[in-house]
Amino acid sequence: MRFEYITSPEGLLKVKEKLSPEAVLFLDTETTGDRLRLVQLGGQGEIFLLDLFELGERGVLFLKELLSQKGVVGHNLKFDLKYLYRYHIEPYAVFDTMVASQLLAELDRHSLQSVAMHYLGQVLDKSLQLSDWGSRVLTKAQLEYAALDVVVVRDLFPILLEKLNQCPVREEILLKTRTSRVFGLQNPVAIVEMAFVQEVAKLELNGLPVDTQELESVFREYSRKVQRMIMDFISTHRVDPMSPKQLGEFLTRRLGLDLPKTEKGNVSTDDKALSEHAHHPVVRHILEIRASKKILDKLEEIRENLRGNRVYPEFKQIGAVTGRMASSNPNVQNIPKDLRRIFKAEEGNLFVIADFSQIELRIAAEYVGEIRMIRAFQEGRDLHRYTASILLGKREEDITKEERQLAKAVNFGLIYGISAKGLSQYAATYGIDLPVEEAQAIRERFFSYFEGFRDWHNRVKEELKKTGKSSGHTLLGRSYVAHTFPDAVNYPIQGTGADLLKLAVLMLDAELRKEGIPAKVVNLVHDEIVLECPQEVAQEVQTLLERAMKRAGSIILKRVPVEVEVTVKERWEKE
DNA sequence: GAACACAGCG
DNA sequence: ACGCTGTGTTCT
Repeated sequence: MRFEYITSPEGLLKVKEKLSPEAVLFLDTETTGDRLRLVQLGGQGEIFLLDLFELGERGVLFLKELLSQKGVVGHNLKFDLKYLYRYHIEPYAVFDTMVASQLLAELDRHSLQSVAMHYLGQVLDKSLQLSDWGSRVLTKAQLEYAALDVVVVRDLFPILLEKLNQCPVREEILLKTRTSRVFGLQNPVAIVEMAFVQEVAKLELNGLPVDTQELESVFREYSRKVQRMIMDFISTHRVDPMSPKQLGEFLTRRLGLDLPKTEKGNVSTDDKALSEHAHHPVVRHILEIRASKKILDKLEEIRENLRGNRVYPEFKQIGAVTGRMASSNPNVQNIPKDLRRIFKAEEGNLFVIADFSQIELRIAAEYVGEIRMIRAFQEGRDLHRYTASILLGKREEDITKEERQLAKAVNFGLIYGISAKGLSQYAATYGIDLPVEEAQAIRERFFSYFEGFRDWHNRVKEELKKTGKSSGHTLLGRSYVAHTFPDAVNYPIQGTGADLLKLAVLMLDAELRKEGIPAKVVNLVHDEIVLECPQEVAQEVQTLLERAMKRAGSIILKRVPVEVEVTVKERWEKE
């Protein structure tokens, strides 16, 4: 392995000469935790280690210029990009070997160590990863370690690229982008996910603004409230209301309530079990404590993660097997609806908030080719009302609110392969009494009308019975393997939803750049996009966002139209 | 430290 | 039912 340690402007000249002809560079960085120390770069030849402590501003300007026209390959590039973006260094395109490995799904872990072992049979020593990268003089061992990671990534790249390109793709979806051209990548899902790495890096840097005054006042209110309620409960009943075990014992033995059992044989005290006894004053007390406690927990989670008046959540790009993202520290994808108002755009800014309407149902209709449902969407029908009229044999205009609600449960439930028993229970949570026999009748009626779903479910069941698994692809070509029926009917739908959201964000970013509009993506919640921008451009951003989401929709769904709801607000809330 | 129960979101 | 994360309790 040949490498050269670069600390002077003369050294940069050499780097320029050697790397200029390369279209693709392999990159890694070493940081002190808050500052960028080393940027390791290589093409097909030797590796250059650029010491930014020594090179200073000249090093930054050099990298900015060089990388702005290169495809950059690295492992877990989100990490490196977050540092580079701080210096306004932005590669032309990126290819992440970690994301590649995740998409190929041959492994459970995707550290560079695991990936190198699996695809190269190479043992990688990471013991110097957390060594002191801040000291004035770096050791020979540190420099060798730094250069080696780049070599490993370079060796991995052609193997992973080849494997991704061998995955089957939907012919009609051909994405021609920077990513596909620079790296010769043809797999649409990989093209989207690689470009999306840059979006996740920016999302994490942007953070989400909080109305800290409001947060504090709501926090104080709930702290006092919860503390008082729990103290009250313990002193009157001598039982900790936060302990499901004590609570189950107490409610059955002392109050004589009849509660169902959990899987492990404990007394169930969850919301569903307790709501059967909501008339009981003690049960009501418990439910009130729980409701307030959960809000308090969420407020604490936000408070602990505040930096200034923003939180900076982490996002896992592929957080679920379906391709959905996941968020943590704080998790901003499960903020209770009525608490979202504590997120407030900075002074002079506004949020532009958009979500895809009934997206999973639209995807399911397209995915299985269910012609009647596709037609209903094309005609712009209210799908839940439409289904209700089919199931109950009534005219659409005669459908009551409750009946529409039931149909919503059926439509939603079918995606999960609901059983009659499940439907009956599900209806109960909507306050609808639906005996299992009636649920069975409704289920049969649904499947005899929407034959596409019946056939699809039958095919999946058959495949599971024969092979023990069901594998396939989302509409963008993301592959999945399921081993149970509910997973098998869920993964392609949820996964296509993930495809769609990611593609929409990429298309939006392209538009915003072209127009030079300063809008930031500050949150992504499965079917929802939240932007923050100066109030002067909010109207324009609203238009661009809606257009981008619909265009993404029309690329992935060819027959079912995609509809989007967009609002402009000071706070994160619905109208 | 792992497993479970619970509850929030989509 | 499907997919997540966070908190707290209880078990090993």
